[in-house]
Amino acid sequence: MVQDSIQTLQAQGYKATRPRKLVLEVLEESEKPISPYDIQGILRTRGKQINHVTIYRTLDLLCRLNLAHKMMSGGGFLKCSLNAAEGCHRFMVCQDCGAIQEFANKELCREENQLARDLGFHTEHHLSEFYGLCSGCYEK
Amino acid sequence: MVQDSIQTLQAQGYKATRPRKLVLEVLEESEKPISPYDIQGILRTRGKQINHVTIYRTLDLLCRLNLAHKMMSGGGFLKCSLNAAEGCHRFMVCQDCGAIQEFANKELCREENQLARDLGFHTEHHLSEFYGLCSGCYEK
DNA sequence: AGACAATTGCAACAATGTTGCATTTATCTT
DNA sequence: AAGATAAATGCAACATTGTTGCAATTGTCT
Repeated sequence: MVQDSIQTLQAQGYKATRPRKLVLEVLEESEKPISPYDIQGILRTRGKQINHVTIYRTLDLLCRLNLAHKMMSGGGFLKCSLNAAEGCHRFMVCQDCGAIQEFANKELCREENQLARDLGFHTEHHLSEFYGLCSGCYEK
Repeated sequence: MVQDSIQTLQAQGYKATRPRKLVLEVLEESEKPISPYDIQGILRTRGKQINHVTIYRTLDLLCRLNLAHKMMSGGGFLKCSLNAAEGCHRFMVCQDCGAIQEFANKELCREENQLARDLGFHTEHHLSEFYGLCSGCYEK
């Protein structure tokens, strides 16, 4: 998965640098959004020293390429688990345990874009966040 | 419109204070997302001095009540122009001029929630942001 | 008008994000 | 495999944004 992102980077002419690989690894492992400083902290515990400026720049890049997203809730960053399905990403955020799951649906995506089109808006990509309870937390 | 929000506040047991009214007024006037410090700045030019801590707390409250939202892009705050249609808010963000337009669609909203349900997720409310070009900017 | 709980302002602080520039590194060429 | 070169990193300093506890104030209810 990290490998996929690296390839995307290179395909667009960006270099596969050590800091970028490390940031991608950390994002990959986390199922919850994490902040730039969180990422730096995790890497430090592994003896990998990366400047926070670099992390910011890396995250900016990943977001521009739709490989990661900044969440509305909390503001942390999350690696997209699905490779940009028509530029449409949906995240379900459990308000109890904080777990996040991504899903895609092309049909829905087309409908949404069409609706926007009807209002004169030309959509390039879109993001959705659903807030509620995951199955586990709903049981209680 | 500000009046509606004030009523919602009071209906939930919150007080209709001077700072809250002022913040709502500023949000109401702006069609683009604005930051807490922007709001403070605008108020200051009108001779209204409001502490930034208060503005933060007010925005937190408005977001909790779904009267405003923090946008993913840029992180600014925006007053919802539509009164929470089934807890579903859609914003179209023009990547050229920055204009934002909100729209709602109950049918789509139901479909989305159903899809999430199929995955075991119980949605309480959700937010979408569409990025692209508004009709004006698309012409060019 | 007075009481009471909610809200604000203040001060100090903590976290997060940004810029310019010298140094380093990945990739391409030969 | 070594060198050239453009891109990317690290550093330092700074700027902005967000948070906490507590005393003073204010809106609402009686």
